[in-house]
Amino acid sequence: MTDTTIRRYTSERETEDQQAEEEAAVVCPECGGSLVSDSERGETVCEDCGLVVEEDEIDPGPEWRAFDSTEKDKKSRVGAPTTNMMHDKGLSTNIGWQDKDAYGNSLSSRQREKMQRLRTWNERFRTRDSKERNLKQALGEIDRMASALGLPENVRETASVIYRRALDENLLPGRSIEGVATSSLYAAARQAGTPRSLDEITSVSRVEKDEIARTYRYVVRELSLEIQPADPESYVPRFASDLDLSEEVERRARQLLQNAKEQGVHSGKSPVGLAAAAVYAASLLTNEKVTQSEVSEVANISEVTIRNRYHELLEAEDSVHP
DNA sequence: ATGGTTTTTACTGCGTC
DNA sequence: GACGCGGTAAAAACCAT
Repeated sequence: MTDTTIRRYTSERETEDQQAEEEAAVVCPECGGSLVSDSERGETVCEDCGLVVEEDEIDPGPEWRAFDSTEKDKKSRVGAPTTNMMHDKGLSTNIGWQDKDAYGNSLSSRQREKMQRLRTWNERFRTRDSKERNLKQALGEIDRMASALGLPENVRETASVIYRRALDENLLPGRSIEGVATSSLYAAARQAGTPRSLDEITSVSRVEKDEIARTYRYVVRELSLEIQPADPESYVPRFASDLDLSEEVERRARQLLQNAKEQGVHSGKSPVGLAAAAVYAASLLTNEKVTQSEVSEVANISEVTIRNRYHELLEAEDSVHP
């Protein structure tokens, strides 16, 4: 019975409504979507409708309109346009696979061997490089999200360790860096006992909730991380302070939760819901009343759930404390 | 896919300020 | 009359099989 509880709620679910606006400094005049600047192409584009608001800040591509090849050579900037499709934007060295020299002549066998060795080494450096870049970007993201969520240093630390492991075990191919980075952070926060709900995580990530959940499950499984379902108590302080409630309420809420725990009432229920209900119940018991809708607001849980849970909590309390 | 459980949505009725 | 609260039914989401 407790067993199923542990497996349920490896991921939380909550309400959908998020204030996704926070990051968008500017808003699209056309559809109200958020604007994203693409420094690569020198444009500012709306995420939703694709409207290009500003363009040609800097154009990395070749200049157009060359009338003959000499002019083209003069005008074109050095190198091919960069692309995001490759980790190094196509700027690294590539060695052709054909055993031909620059004139198309075949190579001697000695030369062929040499080329083969060069290819091997070049590939090694290139991939090591790619991992490094990958890591840099991911760690940056983790840092950004962690501070947006007010997560402490040690959580970022664990998150990056998890990410590194994922990278080492080649879990990345087929998955986005963002997604894995987000999942790592989610896992780390839970492991550290300062959980953030999936929705909170989603609100600061650039990745969809579904993908985060999916990737999270995958990473946890592949790395066999052992992560217990979140402890409802760990949400209490945050909710309490968001609602400007006293220490007393917080203590009381904890008490209720511990009681419930002993009686196994909380099996299979959402930890967030439990925590929210406990805070609400505690606020009643200590005459520092907050409304259900206020609690549901900060906890991102429906009022109905709060009602159901807090009845159960009080019942459990009564049976011990008549 | 399916089934069982939990959560959410939406609506209604009741009491109070 | 708005607000807080409670309850219910149906829908949706979720997990495990």
